[in-house]
Amino acid sequence: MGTAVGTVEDCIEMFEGSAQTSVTPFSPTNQIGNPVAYKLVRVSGDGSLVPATDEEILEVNETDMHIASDACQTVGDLATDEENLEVNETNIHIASDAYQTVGYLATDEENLEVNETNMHIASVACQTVGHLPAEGMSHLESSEAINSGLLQSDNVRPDTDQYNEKMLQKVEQEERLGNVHGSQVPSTPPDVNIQFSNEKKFIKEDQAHYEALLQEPISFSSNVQNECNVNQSGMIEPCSNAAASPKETALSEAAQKPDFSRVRGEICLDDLPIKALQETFRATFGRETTVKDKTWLKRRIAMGLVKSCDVPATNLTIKDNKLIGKQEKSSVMTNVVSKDMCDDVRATKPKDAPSSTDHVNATDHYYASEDYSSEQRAAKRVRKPTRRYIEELSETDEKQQNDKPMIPLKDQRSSEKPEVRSISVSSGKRVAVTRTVSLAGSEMEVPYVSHVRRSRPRENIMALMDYHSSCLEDRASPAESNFNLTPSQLNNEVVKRDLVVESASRPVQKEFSTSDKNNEEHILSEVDQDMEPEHIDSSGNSSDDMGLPIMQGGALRRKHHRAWTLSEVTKLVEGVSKYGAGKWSEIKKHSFSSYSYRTSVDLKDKWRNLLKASFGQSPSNSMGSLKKHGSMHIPVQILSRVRELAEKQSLVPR
DNA sequence: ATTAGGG
DNA sequence: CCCTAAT
Repeated sequence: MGTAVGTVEDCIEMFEGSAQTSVTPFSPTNQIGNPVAYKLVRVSGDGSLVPATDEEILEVNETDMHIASDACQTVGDLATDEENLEVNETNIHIASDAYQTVGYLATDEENLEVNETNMHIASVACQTVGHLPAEGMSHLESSEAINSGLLQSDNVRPDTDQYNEKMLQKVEQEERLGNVHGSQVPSTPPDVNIQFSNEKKFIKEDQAHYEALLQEPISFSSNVQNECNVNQSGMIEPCSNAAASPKETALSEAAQKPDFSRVRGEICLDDLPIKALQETFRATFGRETTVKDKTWLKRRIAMGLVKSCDVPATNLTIKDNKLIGKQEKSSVMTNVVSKDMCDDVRATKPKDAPSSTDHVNATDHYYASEDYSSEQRAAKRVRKPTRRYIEELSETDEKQQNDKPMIPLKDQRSSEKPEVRSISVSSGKRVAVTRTVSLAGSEMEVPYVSHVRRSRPRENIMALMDYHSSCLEDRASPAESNFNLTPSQLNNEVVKRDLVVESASRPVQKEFSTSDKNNEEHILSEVDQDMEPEHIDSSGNSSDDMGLPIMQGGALRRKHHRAWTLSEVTKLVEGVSKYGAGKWSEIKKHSFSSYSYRTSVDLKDKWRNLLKASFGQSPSNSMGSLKKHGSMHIPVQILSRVRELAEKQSLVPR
């Protein structure tokens, strides 16, 4: 079957196919406060969604990924380490009209690893927050990802010109998909606040600025004007202050092609028939719609007018006019930023609630989020840095992973929708998105990134380069030439080939080069020469082992398992013969310069195993061959060679 | 920073 | 493989 990955638009097209793979935005219904989660699924003929298999996921790595979403929050979370490498050649375009878009970019080495990634996050969000740790700014600014569009100016803000386009696109998509989640009202996850208070350092006096900042993207959007007025001085006039209804305001001020007569004046959306709603929709968005869903239409219209996803589902049944005009809550656009959360926070902080008025000002917000973030940080700090190993071994119950109590603010809402256990944790440096979601009944894991480094520290930059380029190789070969081979088939074939090559004595490795160019050539030639299997199974492993640490059997596999290939073993043996057992760093330097993932410790361990194997093998020759499953069958020659060397070493200990 | 060993 | 202790 073919595999297609693309925009949500493409997604639609895929419905026409029988069974294809697509990246489908998971839009939990009535989700509030949970970031949208993406999972890879296949749309089977009957329209049901089937979790993608490893291979499919792998294939996606090579594909351009366009994600359009109306999530309240879109978290562009760049994975780290291997995970990053896996998206090296992926172009990720996230077009989102999310209320908030948080682009999290890793720092340090992690940035290096996303070098090849083009990440465009075009957001029409009311608010776009770039999670930029102050300390990491310099790094971030040097990141291509940043340069390529995530951050465009001093203020992280969406390309306003694209707002309308995206919005319409999205609406269109929803229509075409029949994906009408009328009552979805995402809200803002906690960490947003943190980011605001901590990263942006908003202060009370800056309220105007703050609001202006938030408004800016909106006021710049052209077609879908909203209820907010921003005069030239930068002052903001919340629509609530406007005498006219939001709609009126928006429409009268907006010089647009859409026919606004339809939406002029007070209109109670609830009273309108579907047809009228459609008209209104057209007037608002300047385009026709075929959606019949009244709720959806109403919400959509409201959203269009408010230019925010913050159209509460619960209020949807209320007259939208009132909703917008009367309930100042939603009109206080600037503060809708997780207004719910603010409430929650304030609930715990009796004092500063401005009692009567609904005037949730930035001050409150600020304080609230400040405290909130403080708590977060505190919690974060408390966390023990390196209990990784223990966790790995004992994390049978990964659901409990929330090492941070994560502020029980989520209260009812979280309990209402446990499907998406998506948690954003901010330590001011990282954002981790996790979870297991259930869609269409099936449970599946959403790729999530631990804030813990998942691979061994890199030796140096060259090692990184090595890995990087080899990774590119990895991705290219299996995905293209061996497209329809199963991993096992691949392995077999490769191993066979490797055996052949194996017999020939291998030339000494080229010297470790400090030149990118040279090094790359080195890698390439190397790969070209013997088509090292590890390049292939490495990718295989990356999906098998890293992607799914927990097997069906329940037994968890090592996070970083890379099967040793014969050529590696050979290199190792040769290395030992040359430099002697124990000189692992030497061996690594000379014989494994192109295998950055093999550390000297790995070499040592492997050698230890080889010794065990070689000595345990001689008594009963059958042992090695009878071991049908698991480790590869090390050729007797090598084992004998190993024994030979071992004896030599023991006899002549330096 | 490397090695040796235990798990 | 991963972790730690000892060099």
